[in-house]
Amino acid sequence: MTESDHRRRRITLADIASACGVSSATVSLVLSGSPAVAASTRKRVEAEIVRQGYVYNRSAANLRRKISSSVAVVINDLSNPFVAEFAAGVDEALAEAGCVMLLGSSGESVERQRAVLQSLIEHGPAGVILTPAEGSKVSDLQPVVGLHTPLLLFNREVPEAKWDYLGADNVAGARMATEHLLAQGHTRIAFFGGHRDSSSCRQRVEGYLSALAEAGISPEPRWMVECAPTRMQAATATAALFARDPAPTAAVTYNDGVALGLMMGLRARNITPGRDFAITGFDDIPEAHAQVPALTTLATGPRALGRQAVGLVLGRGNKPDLPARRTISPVSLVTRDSSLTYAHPLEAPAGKAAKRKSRRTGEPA
Amino acid sequence: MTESDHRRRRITLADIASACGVSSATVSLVLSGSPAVAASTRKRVEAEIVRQGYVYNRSAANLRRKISSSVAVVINDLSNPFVAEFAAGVDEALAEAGCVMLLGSSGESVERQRAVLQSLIEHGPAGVILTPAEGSKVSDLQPVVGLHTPLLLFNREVPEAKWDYLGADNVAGARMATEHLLAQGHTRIAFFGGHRDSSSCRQRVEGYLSALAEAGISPEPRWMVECAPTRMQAATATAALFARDPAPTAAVTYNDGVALGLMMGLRARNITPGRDFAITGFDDIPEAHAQVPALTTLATGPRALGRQAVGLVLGRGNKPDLPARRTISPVSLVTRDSSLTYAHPLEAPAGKAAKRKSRRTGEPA
DNA sequence: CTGAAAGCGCTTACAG
DNA sequence: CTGAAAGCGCTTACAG
Repeated sequence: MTESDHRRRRITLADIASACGVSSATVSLVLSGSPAVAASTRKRVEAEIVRQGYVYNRSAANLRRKISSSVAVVINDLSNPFVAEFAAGVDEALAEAGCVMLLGSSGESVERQRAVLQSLIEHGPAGVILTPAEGSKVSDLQPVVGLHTPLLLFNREVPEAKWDYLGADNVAGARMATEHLLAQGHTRIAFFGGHRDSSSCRQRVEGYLSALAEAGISPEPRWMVECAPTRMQAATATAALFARDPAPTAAVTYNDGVALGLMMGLRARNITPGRDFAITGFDDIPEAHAQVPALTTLATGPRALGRQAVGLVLGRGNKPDLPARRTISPVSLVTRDSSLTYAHPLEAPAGKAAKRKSRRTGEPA
Repeated sequence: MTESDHRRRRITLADIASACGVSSATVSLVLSGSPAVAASTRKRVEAEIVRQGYVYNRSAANLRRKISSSVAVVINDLSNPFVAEFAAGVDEALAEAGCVMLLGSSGESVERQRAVLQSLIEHGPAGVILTPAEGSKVSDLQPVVGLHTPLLLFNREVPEAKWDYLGADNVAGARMATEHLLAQGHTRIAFFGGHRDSSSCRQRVEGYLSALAEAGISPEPRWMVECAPTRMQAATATAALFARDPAPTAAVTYNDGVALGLMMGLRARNITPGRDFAITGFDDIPEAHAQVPALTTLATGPRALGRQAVGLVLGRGNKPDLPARRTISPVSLVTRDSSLTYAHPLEAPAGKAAKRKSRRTGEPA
């Protein structure tokens, strides 16, 4: 809330009009490029606009025309590279559509999400793209979003919600990653990172479990290690994988951030990722293929998802009565070094330690 | 540009008023919490507001009151973690101030920056926070920003600009980093990464050169390696450091992203960072202290900078006639493992190779 | 080709 | 305590 008419008052259409000796209607027609304006009038008006440094007040125009030229985007945490890329894609597509982005973040708090949504909605966006905070329910969103603004859920589902949804194919992705590790000979495969509260995590776990089941492997509870989806938390949580022997020899991780954190955690324990332990990520963030070892992961194309989200939410404005749509975007496995180690599933713990030492020094044990 | 009055028309103050049998003025007073409304009236109106799912039209209110409740933020690239953290800080402070963030990105293109700024300005922000695209000139910004919207330049200066500026103390930071490496015994210290086009890079180079000069060292041209400030580009550019012997034994890098890229590039050449080569970064992004080796760097506190930026740009609204202010935020050196190797500046190339091999295997040469 | 007038959804002195 | 009226900066049939 800040006064904006400091310095001399802002220039308006009327100022231009009176300076040119025409009506503001004519100036408006010039601005909208109407052919019904005499060329000479147009010239004069355009010159005056430049001379006075007039800036168009789009809010006023939108009010009058009952249109919107903005889209609200509510995410959890901009510092997640996947989210940042997604936002960049949204930004690109909105710029092309002549729309502006209203950005807010919930920081994974349902209460803050409510406040942010309310504030953004009051600015009259044409639609809202929302990655709901963990634990969001329909009743947290419905009252504040109302019935008049199209809402697109991105990446996380809300139970029983009837809004459009766009997300990556988490189930298939995690299944592909798990099958890939199985094909390398691993049998003790962990699922590492993420929170069960998030639907994307649950879906990835589902894919992981289905691949194990198909291979006739029943996962042990301690192969499932939850942690917040950040590098730091993942590095810290690494210990849990090795609490008891036999430890897993590979892990499907919740996402690349977690995978990189796990790599750090492994190195801190003198376990070389990609050689002593196989890892797959999820998202294919830019660093994934620059890491040593390069990270096997699932490419979801967050930038393209961002663009797609804009299309969905703006398209919804035209057909309000369509039923809610679930759009599942395919993902693809990108195989790199971090998962290409071979497993030694039958080694006894002692033998394994000896073998590991010998691999590390390059001398026979 | 999208129609937003799909489904039945949006509820307005007038709808609530007529449903309650009062005037819209009264409803407005209820919304603003005026004490001049009878408690019973207030109750009725509030109930009706909830019942109809009314949502306040803040744009209309802002138009009438001639105020703004938004701030425009134009950055280059959201996928830079420093930028993402900064944006998160801006977001926090704006939320507290009851303002909304209009976000756009220039992708380092002056032309796109112009279009984005114009679009955002038309929405009437109370101020603009801008990290100018490389090569921006006053004439690229002045016409589109006009004279009525306070502009704050963040992190990069524009020659001869008279706008407020906020940035980290790049000169002092790079000088501290260089002095630290000198204190470890290094004499062949590179400056790695960044583009001379950006003022922040020039300032960091200035600090680096001044520390070298004070130590009586004249830097060789090939110690200066430019590259785009991304991990990938940095990894690729690593080769340039080792093109000729004697190679540098340490590098002050433009920022943490570049430093991490350099680490990858070094590992790819079998040079262990923090042991065979000393590195300092800039920014202290979250991974810096989680990396192996942990990265010595300069903490700039991007989140706090984001908050500070909001204060400066909103504060400017009140005192339009103050001269432009340069705010330089102090930085602090965080010493970690990546820079704690000792230099061997007098080693001949051959001897150095032998020594390096012996250090790596742990056996005498 | 141009202007007068009404109206978008609000707020705010002012009168009662 | 409440309402009528004017006005924020635009747009758009409509008349001329």
